Amino acid sequence: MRTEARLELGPSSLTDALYESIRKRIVNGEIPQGEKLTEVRLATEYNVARPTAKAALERLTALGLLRRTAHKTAVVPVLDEAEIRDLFFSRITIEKAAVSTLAATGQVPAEAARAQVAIEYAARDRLFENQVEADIAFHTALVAAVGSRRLTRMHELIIGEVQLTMGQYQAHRKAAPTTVAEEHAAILTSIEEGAPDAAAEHLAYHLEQAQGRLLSTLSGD
Amino acid sequence: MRTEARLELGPSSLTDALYESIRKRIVNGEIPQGEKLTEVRLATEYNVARPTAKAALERLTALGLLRRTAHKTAVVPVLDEAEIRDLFFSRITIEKAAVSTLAATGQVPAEAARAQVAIEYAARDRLFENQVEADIAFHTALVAAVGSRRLTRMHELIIGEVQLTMGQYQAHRKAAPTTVAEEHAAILTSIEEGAPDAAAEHLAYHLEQAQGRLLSTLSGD
DNA sequence: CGTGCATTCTTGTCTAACAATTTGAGGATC
DNA sequence: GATCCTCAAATTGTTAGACAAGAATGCACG
Repeated sequence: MRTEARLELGPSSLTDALYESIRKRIVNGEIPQGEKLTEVRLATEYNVARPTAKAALERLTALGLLRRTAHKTAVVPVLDEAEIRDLFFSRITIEKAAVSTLAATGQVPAEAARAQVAIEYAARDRLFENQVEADIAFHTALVAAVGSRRLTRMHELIIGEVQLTMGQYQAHRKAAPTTVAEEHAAILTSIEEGAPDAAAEHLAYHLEQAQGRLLSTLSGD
Repeated sequence: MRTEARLELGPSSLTDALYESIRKRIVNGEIPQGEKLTEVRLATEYNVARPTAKAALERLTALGLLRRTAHKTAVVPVLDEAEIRDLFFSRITIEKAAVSTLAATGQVPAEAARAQVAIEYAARDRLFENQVEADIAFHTALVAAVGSRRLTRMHELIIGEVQLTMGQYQAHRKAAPTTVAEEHAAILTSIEEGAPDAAAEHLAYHLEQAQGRLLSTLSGD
């Protein structure tokens, strides 16, 4: 691992920048499952003080991207089947509420529509990385469009782990390229038609499919 | 405010103890809405180092019990009507999922039943404080009984703010003493009968009532 | 080969200090 | 007298170094 990693100076806080950098490296799979992250190693690597590294680790732990208990080293978690099921159960709970609410107004969020287009392009060109990214953007946009700060925060608590598993298992490669796009389209259509129950069902189906792909990657490969 | 507050030595970590102590003082209303909490003041008051106080404040901020932005002092938030609606929308989302899941198994969680008994006693004896406490315990027990780590964590993210508003508006005093207990009983009955939709409806009704009491306290008083 | 102890690593907490930012008060100006 | 500006004070962000306490590891010994 290269010493002296660089930090983008975008965020105002140094802790923010460090947090973002590590977060990306984890969800990209650059830091693999089971990897241990000590405070001093990160501090020296990024050339920051240990308390700063500590703060970043604590925030990642709060989002489920790291596990750690008192006096023990933080580690990138390995999600087993039970935990992936739990993750998707929770995710479905949040996103169902989101699409139902959106359907009640009949307004298709513009941001989600944009992400949907990006997914279609990525699927056509077989750009898996982009497809994963746009997929996350799509679901995040749906939740954000509800305009509920707390629903959004709960979703953030979930979506990090989703990215983690996606990046590490690369389950999207198992999906027929256009399947995801079609399932998304069904959700958007139901929202546009003002059908909350249908939207919720399409969403649940879509996420159950995604969960199935992840689990089959996990066991059979 | 008294200097040199005492910390219970139960939790292993000093930060944990500090966090718990401040958290209780906030949800009890001992630290009122709008109160500013500076790092140095807490540090001197509790006789700990500033970084320790900082860590506790950050954890409280993550749970919504404090608001703060970069370089500004933390403040106990004042929830307006829109935010209370958002809070209950999010809360209903989580707890509906919880009771539906429990009803699917037909198992009434023992812990919730215990809390229900405690509420009935408190209502009979008009012990409002105990009633609030037992009410929170009841709802927390329902969610915990699902056994989903992530659902529980999302609920924790919500329930702190619920306690905050309950403690500060004391809305429970508006409820006829036995109303809450009856509404809870309806939820438990539906769970026992294995009726997910009915359980969800009873829960939504119950929480909408609670929200209504809070909002009327907020405007009319 | 297994167990127990000591070393070492890592985290928890503190003290002290400086930098960067926000806040508030006072003064100058209109 | 009101408003804006400037500057000082207060507060947070970050660093460095240090020590204590708990966890992990390896080695010696039975």
